[in-house]
Amino acid sequence: MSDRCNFSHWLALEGLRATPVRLAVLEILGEALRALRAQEILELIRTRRRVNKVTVYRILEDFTRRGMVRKLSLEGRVNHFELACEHHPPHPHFQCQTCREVQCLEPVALNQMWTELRGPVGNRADHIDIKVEGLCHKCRDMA
Amino acid sequence: MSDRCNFSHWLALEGLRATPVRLAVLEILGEALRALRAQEILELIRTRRRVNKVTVYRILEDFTRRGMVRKLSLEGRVNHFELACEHHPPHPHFQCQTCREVQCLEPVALNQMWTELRGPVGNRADHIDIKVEGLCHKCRDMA
DNA sequence: CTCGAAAATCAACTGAGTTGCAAGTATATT
DNA sequence: AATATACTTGCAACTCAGTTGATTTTCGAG
Ligand SMILES: [Mn+2]
Ligand SMILES: [Mn+2]
Ligand SMILES: [Zn+2]
Ligand SMILES: [Zn+2]
Repeated sequence: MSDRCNFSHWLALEGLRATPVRLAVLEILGEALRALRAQEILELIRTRRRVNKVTVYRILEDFTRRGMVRKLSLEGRVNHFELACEHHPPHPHFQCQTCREVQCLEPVALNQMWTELRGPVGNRADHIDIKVEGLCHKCRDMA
Repeated sequence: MSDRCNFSHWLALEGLRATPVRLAVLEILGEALRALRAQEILELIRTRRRVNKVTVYRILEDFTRRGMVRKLSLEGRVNHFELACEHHPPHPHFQCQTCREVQCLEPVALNQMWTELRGPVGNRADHIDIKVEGLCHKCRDMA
């Protein structure tokens, strides 16, 4: 996906050491074609090395706070994560009601909606999450 | 909010008995000016009567399945609920990053975006959730 | 090499939501 | 009314993604 990102350099810019676990998290998210759950990331890292889940959770939380990663609250209890590098601008997501799989959709222009979405005067709107729910083509074929 | 809803009648239409707990859930959601967490609903019911949390969770889950209530996954782990009666069409929500409070926004027209949001051909899009994150006017005044 | 800070680990915890089953209550049948 | 049946509620124990705090390991500066 984002072959153009130099993760070590990115970490340095953030003042973070390029540790193996941090790099693994970024590489896995960079290769993913969809947003991943923390547990999926953990399991993928474990195919290469021994890691504690707390380490991965803390790294994901830290990356999210720094804006390097986006945390998606698509359904209760399980968060999904995706890279928030310059090559992955924010975009809507599709989630299938049957298999719960998540797809990334193309970015959409919100120009005219943006003003309506601010809500009561005085609110500062920082970003907009769009989630589409339905039945994915795979589950549709099965039915 | 939805004084025009006859909850007993609505339950009858769904083939459900108008039990005190079901009515309490609907009345509380009907009076609410924002989406409520399950725990808030539980506490509000408990100001009137003794209830077990499982009962409330089961009722909320059932109402959600029937489309009488919308479950919002605004942030991990805690769901918010709101009435999905004819007087409350779907609409976007605003959540403050500081106080985590949720506001209901006015419905927006998605006509032109709807087609873009279907994703890969074959997907069936059923509904769209829009969440705006930012800083609410109250938290803004404090800073 | 030495030492302090950053990073990773471990075990124990949290808490929203769930499960299975027993007990209670309304409704239909006789 | 009495009984059978289905629906509803309660209770206790559980799940599991995520968190916390304390301890150990690793790394880089001096
Ligand atoms: Mn995405
Ligand atoms: Mn709302
Ligand atoms: Zn699917
Ligand atoms: Zn606020």
